[in-house]
Amino acid sequence: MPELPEVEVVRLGLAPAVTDAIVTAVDVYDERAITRHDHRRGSFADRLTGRSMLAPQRRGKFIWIPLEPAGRLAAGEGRPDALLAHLGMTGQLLLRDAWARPEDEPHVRVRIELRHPSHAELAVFFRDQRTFGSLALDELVSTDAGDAVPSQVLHIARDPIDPLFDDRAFLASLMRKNSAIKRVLLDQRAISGVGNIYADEALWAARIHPEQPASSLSRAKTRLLLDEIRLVLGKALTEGGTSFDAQYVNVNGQAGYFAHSLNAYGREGRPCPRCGTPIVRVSFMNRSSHYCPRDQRLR
DNA sequence: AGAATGACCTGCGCGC
DNA sequence: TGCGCGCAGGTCATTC
Repeated sequence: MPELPEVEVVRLGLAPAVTDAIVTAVDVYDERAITRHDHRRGSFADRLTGRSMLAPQRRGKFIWIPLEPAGRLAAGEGRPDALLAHLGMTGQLLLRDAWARPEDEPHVRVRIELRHPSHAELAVFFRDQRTFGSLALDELVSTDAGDAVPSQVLHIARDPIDPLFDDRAFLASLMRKNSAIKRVLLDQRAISGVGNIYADEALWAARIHPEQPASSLSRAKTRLLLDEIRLVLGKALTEGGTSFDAQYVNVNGQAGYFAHSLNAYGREGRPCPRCGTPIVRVSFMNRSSHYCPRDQRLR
């Protein structure tokens, strides 16, 4: 579920709690919660326990906490790595008191206990109803630009609020793709962080039909679309993300407010806020697209 | 290379 | 009340 704004809210909430913390215990209650972990390099819990955390990072919908190099004295053990998380559709990272019991709430798949130099002991609970999300320990790999990302994130494009996102290259790539524009927006190799909600919202704002071939858009239209993507992501972030139910919450369990600001997504049959025409919902890529049939014409 | 499909899961609301 | 169906913020592997 969570898209860039929701994941960023989680990252910001984790930062003060986990940065400089030491992992004192790791409990995995459901192995499906660590399907991204490569067991050939050692068990998730064993490798994480005792490690020291640095400031959490994010690219698109992936979030990771780099770890202080472990066993610097042990030859071959010093490769930089990170605790990687993808929330999938229903994953949550929640801060809990150290004494809180995982069995007292549903779907707690992993518990990570932390000791911190400047605040009380606490635990991070990874909750996930549908188990599409996953944690892993993953090796950090340097990019061409000099930053480091987990190996599983290498194929993910930079997101549009990354200072190193290349606007010109992205706009040029749109010109070369004959795929439907929404398909391109959802392809995390082209631009990351945009999911079904914000794709529909940005396309509504830019008055582009979701199935319009990317290459058929004018330069001005693609420019407008990128601007609208940034606007909607930024606004959602300041409002704490989009929550329809209890599935998306921040690290303290609180919902975001952006659902009240949606113009197209989830508004089938309700009037377009711009022109009053009922919003339609169509099936596309095994999910739903919402758009205004009057403002967003296929050309 | 791009497109289509299915797999991975649980839970909710709806109509019957 | 209970059952089956469709639907849900995502990613990845496999096929054509």
